[in-house]
Amino acid sequence: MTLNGGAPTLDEVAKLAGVSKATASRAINGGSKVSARAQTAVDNAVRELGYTPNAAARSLVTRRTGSVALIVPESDERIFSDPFFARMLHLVARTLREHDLQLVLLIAQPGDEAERLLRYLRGRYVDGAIVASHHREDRLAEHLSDLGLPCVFIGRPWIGAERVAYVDSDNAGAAAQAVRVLLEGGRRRIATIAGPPDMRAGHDRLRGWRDELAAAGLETGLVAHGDFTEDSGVQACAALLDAAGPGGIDGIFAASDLMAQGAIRELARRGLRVPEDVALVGYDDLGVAERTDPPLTTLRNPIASMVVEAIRLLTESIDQGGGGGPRRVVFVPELVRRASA
Amino acid sequence: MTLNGGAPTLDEVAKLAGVSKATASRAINGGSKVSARAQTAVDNAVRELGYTPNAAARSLVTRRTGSVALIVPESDERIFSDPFFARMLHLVARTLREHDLQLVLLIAQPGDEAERLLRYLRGRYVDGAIVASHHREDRLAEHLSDLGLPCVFIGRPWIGAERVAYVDSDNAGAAAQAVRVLLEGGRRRIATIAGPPDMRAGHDRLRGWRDELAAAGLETGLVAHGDFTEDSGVQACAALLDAAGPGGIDGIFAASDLMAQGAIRELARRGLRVPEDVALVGYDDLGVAERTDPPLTTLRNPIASMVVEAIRLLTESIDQGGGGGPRRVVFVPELVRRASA
DNA sequence: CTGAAAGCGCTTACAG
DNA sequence: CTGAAAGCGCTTACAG
Repeated sequence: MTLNGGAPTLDEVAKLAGVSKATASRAINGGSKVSARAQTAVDNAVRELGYTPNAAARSLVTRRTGSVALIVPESDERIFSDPFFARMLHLVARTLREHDLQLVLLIAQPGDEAERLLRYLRGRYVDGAIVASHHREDRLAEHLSDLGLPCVFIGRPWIGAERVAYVDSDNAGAAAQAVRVLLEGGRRRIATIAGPPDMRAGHDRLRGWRDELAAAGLETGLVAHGDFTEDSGVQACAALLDAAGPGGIDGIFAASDLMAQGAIRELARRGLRVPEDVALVGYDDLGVAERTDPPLTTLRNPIASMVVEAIRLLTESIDQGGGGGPRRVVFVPELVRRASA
Repeated sequence: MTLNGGAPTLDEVAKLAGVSKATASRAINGGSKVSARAQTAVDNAVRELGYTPNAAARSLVTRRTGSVALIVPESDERIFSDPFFARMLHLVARTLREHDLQLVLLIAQPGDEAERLLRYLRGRYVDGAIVASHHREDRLAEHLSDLGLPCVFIGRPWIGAERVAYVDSDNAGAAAQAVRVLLEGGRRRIATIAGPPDMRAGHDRLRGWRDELAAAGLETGLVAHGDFTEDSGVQACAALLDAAGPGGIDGIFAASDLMAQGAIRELARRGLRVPEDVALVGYDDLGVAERTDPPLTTLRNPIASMVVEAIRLLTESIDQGGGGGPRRVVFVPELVRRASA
């Protein structure tokens, strides 16, 4: 057991290979300007010793860590079981791996004013950050912009959007499209089960629904809020039905497929048929939409495109040292027609 | 913009505070043996400059990174939406934070023979690792043991368990208890919806069910496998019912609440009542068990205890430099009686 | 309590 | 193509 905990060092590799540390280092990184003979000697020494470069020492001089942070808000623990988040986490991990980058998961605490988070980021543990779905009052965009750390938001931030790069999807436009599907189906009493108003997706989808209905000269008061979960969809649907009054409801746009699924359950419980009595359009298309009964007409959330693009923008920014100003890309969700509307 | 990318350095702090780097360093870390005067001067300089120590430089000498890896198997992307995993991830993140440790999420690729993973770990990016639910053929325990990196497995590893520390829960014992509940309720034709046989929890719960039934002199052939999801529970339950033959089935032990929920759906579809016609015991108690209709009698998975204990063992091992041999702790799941059995 | 100095393990001009 | 040397930004004996 040597001083460094037993891990072999570049010096030992160089010695065993009979070359200098400089040559050993070059052979290990890319191998440009290294003779075949030296390369082989170093390769063998590396293998024999089981050598791996010390990350701290390396990044102290290269100013690269090979790691990228994914920042998610704490909010509540259900975040991880939310299908949207689960999918995104998986996609981020996979895409990062293709870029040979390591994922560091950072959970933003609402309490500590992001101090802890910023300290970590300032310490240069990571080369850049991806920020996923944050809440209305977050000032993360400003803080990250001040920091000068390359970062890309997934979902346009509420505050400071002009100072950072982001990818987003056209939530409002997609919601409007959902309403048009309902209208074309002859529906006139169209309600919505909206998401949390302090989240971008919740807010923008509600806005799209309202604007489109208003443009058609129809009532825009049939709103109930959920939190994207199935249970909340049941509650919201019940509230809507109870409050609808004489005219009733003949169409619903739910801001998530999970909430739409809850709505189906509540409608069934009351003996209402989908789509005959109430037509239903969901949002996300991450798997559940095809398994409900009836299968959901929905808007496909372009998560994969957003994640891939976000990471492309991020690596670009990392490689260029952050020049060129923040970039934006907005994807358009695709309508998927099934049986519910 | 200075050479180091604009980030202030300890040298600048020291200069501004009018002290040496050594004193500045001491003031920043704990502050023992530092005069009140020097401490204040350094504190002010740190604040004025917005200084945060460079992580790489610091860990190069301290040999600590302040980060811990959570290693999860890739398997399939649904892993993140699995309630057990979501809960565990959340608990790990929270508990680590209490220890002032940062979570680095590592997703083990089945393809690359763990080479990539081991390279990362060997690079000393992290001080230790927590390994969550891995598959039968993984040789991770041996590899990590060879590495000498402090680590704790959550769930006893299939291979190399004698070489590493782990926490586990008594899955077999809990399954046996589930069977006893069914037996005490007068059930004699007891089936099981088992989990994946290549996962610890799946394997051990099946074993507990079988042993207890065998001890009672009853049939142990009524087995169908699922993957812990609700849909798979529906399928498995249907298969069981179809295959049961003349005697039928009057009790089911499902290895997850989600699969139990699927079973309830399938039983209802066939007009069978729970618990009157078929008594049902689930496993996990992570939320869904109280929301099914009827609410599930189940075994409470002691995830929180396991995570807390795993991190305690890990930090102990990190602090002691790995002396003392691997430790083990096994928790006993608690029976939660509700209406389904 | 304080500072000068060594050293953590690497990479990278620089000169050859 | 190769090696000696400097330096990345910190911490920590050591001597005072």
